[in-house]
Amino acid sequence: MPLSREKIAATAIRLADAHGLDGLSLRKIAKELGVGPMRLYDYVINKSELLDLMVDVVYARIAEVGQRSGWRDTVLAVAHATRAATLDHEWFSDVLGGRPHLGPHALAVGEATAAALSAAPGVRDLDDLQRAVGALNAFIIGSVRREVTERRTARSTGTDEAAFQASLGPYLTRMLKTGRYPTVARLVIDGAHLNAEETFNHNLTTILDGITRRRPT
Amino acid sequence: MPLSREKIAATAIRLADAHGLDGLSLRKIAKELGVGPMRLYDYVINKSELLDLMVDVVYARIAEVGQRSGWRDTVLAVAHATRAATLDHEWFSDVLGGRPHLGPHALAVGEATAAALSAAPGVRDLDDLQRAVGALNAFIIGSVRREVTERRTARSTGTDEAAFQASLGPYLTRMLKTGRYPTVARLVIDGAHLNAEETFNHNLTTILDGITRRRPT
DNA sequence: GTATTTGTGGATACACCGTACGGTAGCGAG
DNA sequence: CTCGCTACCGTACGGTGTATCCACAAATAC
Repeated sequence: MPLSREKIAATAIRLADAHGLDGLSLRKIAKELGVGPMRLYDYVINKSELLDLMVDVVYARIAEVGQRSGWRDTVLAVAHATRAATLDHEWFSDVLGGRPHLGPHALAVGEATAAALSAAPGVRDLDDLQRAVGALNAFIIGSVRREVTERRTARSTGTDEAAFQASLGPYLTRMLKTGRYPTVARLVIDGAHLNAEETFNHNLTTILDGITRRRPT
Repeated sequence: MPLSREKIAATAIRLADAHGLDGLSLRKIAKELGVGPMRLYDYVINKSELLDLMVDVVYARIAEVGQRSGWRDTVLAVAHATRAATLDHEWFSDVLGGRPHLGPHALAVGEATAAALSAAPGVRDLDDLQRAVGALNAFIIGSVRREVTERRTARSTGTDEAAFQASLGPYLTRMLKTGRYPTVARLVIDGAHLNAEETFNHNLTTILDGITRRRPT
């Protein structure tokens, strides 16, 4: 079977899922495809263009959720789809917000959320819409990024608290024992039990409530 | 004058400010300091540890704002300091949320915001506090990241709209002309005039209002 | 004063990266 | 048959982070 942009992007995504974005190289992709490294440059200008390709494949999955009945359901669906896709492809979080997303599917989800938000109460003109889109996207990007980071450190240190105390503990517990960070200490020590998805949902509705509430100009 | 972690971090920050994180290499730092590349490994274990060092230097600047009178003033001050520091050191946005911030100064600003938020109305228990901190940080991370990205593309394409139309235009305008993204098109075409700081401020107060509003459990 | 140890800075080397470049083999047109 | 063209391919270059070895100087032991 011949090479194609889609095939290259697909195996690149597979490799990135397995070994992260740092462990991804054109040489490994080419080897996985059974061709020389330079073959890829017949289909892709740059490594960064390949990245854009991979990103838009993920956005295609997000765009699949399509339109829902109400504006709020649509926004919620897109947000949750974004979170789910990012948790499936953790490298996506490394790129979220770090480059302009201009692929066709990225534009499609941008259009879907913008159109939905423009129908939200409290969004009266284009300026309101721009702010609302900005706030929502900022929250999604930051949330998902944080969750992936937490998951990574949890994986690298080991899930159980004993291994955690053994790896990050020596430094972190020493820091927290200084008493200079009492609130952070309380948060770290007995604040880890919260469900991630529930937290995401909770904060998401908080944001949406804030957006829809009419404010004085 | 002898080498030191501080000196290495300082010149690394200077180079990263000038040429970005991708253009930063241990060899260049060493050359800038007039030593061999391997000398740096006497002061730093990894390149990633050096990055952590640089990050905490920036957090030190953020932590300088110190405590304000009310919880809201404190949160606003920290948020604006974070934004200002990131705009001064754009590479900081590439790292924001992408790794755990455990340096002493990072913990200090974490403590400051957490302590302030714990005094906010509507934050009743530790779970509320954790969610509030998460929402606020997510917003700040996402906002600042987006702003830096926009600034970068604006710089690479040229500020004026003619150059923009010439570089990204051929693709983007063709995409927008398809009519599949009407809302995005409206946002792009005449939505660029909004002031970034004002938008940040506006959305920040929106988030804080959402947090402080008491909700049913 | 000489010998030995110790530590500090430097150079070299390795594996890997993205990608520029030159060559070669197949193939349709004249 | 020959010629030009296109599609593939291997090699090579300049760069990266980092491990290892080595020379030399300072300090210590006798």
